[in-house]
Amino acid sequence: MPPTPRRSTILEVARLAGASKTSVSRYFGAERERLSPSLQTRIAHAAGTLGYQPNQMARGLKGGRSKLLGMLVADIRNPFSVAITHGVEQACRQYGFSLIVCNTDNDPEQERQHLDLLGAYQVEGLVVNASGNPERQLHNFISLGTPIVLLDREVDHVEAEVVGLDNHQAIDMALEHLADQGYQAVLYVSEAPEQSSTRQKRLLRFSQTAEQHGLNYTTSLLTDMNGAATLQALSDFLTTHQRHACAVLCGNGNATLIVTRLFQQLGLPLGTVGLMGIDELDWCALVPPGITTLAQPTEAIGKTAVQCLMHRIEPHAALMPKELSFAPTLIERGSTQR
Amino acid sequence: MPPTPRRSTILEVARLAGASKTSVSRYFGAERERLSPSLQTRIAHAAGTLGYQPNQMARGLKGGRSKLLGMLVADIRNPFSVAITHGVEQACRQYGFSLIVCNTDNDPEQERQHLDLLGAYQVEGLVVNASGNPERQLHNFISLGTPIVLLDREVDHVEAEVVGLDNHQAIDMALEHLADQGYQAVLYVSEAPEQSSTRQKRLLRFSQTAEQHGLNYTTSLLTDMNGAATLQALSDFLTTHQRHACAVLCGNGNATLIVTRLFQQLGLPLGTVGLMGIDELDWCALVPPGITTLAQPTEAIGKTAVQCLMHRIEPHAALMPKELSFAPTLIERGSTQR
DNA sequence: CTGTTAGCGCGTTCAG
DNA sequence: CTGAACGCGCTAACAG
Repeated sequence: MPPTPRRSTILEVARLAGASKTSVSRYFGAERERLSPSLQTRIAHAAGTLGYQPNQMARGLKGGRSKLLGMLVADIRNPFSVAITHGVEQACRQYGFSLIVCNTDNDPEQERQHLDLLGAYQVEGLVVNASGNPERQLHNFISLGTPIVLLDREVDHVEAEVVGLDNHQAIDMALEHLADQGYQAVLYVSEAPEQSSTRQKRLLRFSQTAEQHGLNYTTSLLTDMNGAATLQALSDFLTTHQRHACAVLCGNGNATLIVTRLFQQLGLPLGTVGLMGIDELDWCALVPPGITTLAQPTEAIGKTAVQCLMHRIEPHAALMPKELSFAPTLIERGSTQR
Repeated sequence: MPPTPRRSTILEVARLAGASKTSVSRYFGAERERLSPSLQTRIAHAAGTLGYQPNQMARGLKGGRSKLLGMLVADIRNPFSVAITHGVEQACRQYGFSLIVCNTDNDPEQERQHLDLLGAYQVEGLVVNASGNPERQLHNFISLGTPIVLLDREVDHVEAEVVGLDNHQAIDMALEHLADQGYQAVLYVSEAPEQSSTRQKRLLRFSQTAEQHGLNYTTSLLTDMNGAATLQALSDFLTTHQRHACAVLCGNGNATLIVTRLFQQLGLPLGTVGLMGIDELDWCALVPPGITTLAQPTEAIGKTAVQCLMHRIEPHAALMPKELSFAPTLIERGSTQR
């Protein structure tokens, strides 16, 4: 076998099958039916022996159809993001598209670079879980006719479907549950809200409605990975509300992780001091007596995002999903049992 | 703005800059220096106003260089895989390549399809964390001159670098630690080893060397997600070795998760009955008194895999890594403290 | 230093 | 139902 036996081309298949390029092209395209049975078998055979595979690059060049979708993920190491990515990927496959996943590590610069790349590869649609505010580049895609869907986070001045959790409902459900369980004071812990519309919405909703649930409340922002500032906020909170039944509500999975560590550092008994988090994680059931969470329907969110895109790419293949905003599911565990 | 204002082409830039296609091509290629400063600015300006971006598809078509790497991941929802993927991605970026990540969900059929796809997109290299035994297709890539590197799992009859943990060392370290801590009997819990050379190696090594560490031992394979069979095995094990200090060693992160649940179901006191796992997870520190683990250097593994590939794609850009087999790090916690 | 020419592999006319 | 010819956007020779 030669060192680099070039990938075989459509022409070689055609020759070996005693047919023309066009016929082979049709065979691999959407018009296989229109070829005579005899030709079909000849081509199939030839392609088989040569191990031929149409070159997507060349294909895309001609029709402008890359059959590629791009996805921007702010933090791939977040299990929640992974779960959604998984849904997105499944859906892509289903529609016959491939997916280029780009992780930005919450860095706007990487985000810019990745968007350029995705453009260069002619993706036909974009699922964006933004890190910064790449409105400039997103508009670029839009004006080129490339559909975009926003995942979990909005981007200023970019009009596109936003698929994700119903944040108001989530906060409301959490507050209701905590109130029901008899907690009287709640501390809301969130990661820095600047870069994420979702964090902002949850935080705001919390501040606006905690009172209506008859709860005293405070908020604290996580500044570093250790939550040093929040440790302080937490002790202060507990001191201030000594006479109340206290609980902490975590704005997302990462907050839950950090706060759980804090609880252990302070030796707080889970439940007596309530703990609840948005995002369900593998281990929430494992930390005794179990951490109560609000689970997001991640697969559905991912699938829906792709469906939005497909609806605009191939309107006949997918209809516009009716719901873009999803309700969480309450998973009750011991950490909110007094 | 027109509905689909085609992405501008090299020709348009050339015209607007009053230059030729070639010069523009050179400007965006590796020969920018060789253009006169005046031409450079003209092109830069023209490209800027047109928002021009070279089309990678067309580029790849010509030179056969797609600047794309492919990665096959057996299970993207496994945090360990994610961590490695993250390393791979970072390294790609560093070498100016993009990455198409394909998750196979441990399904050989999906694996086949994804390999075809990656071929169709002309990836220049492949990082493979295999689900099945796609030797046929991998050989195809190899004979086409596309370098391959195997991640964590070997594939029968495919000769390629295998990057991953030093499994023997890992098992030895675990056994040594358990013996040191005074445990006398160890149960090894592994996921089904059929599809994974790594699981086989660990299992085998365990069976072969547990005795040398003066330990009684048994093994159990996880059959379903609940570990029903292992629950039985675990009670049997504890009954049999009532008079011994018992411990369980988990072959990977998922096993640790399941076994931890089992411990809770049985009300086993962590530490009194030892528990240790290969793979470090977010929550291992959180389940009191903390679960002892052997952490893999995931970022390093990912980076090394890419480096192998790059060494064969652009020998001048990367040298062959010296070490392909990595040592784990012992993270000692309460679960192995009697 | 710069422009001209010829394809890369394929899909798509448009005749037969 | 089939085949010949053209061009997608770009880079690699090869002039000048």
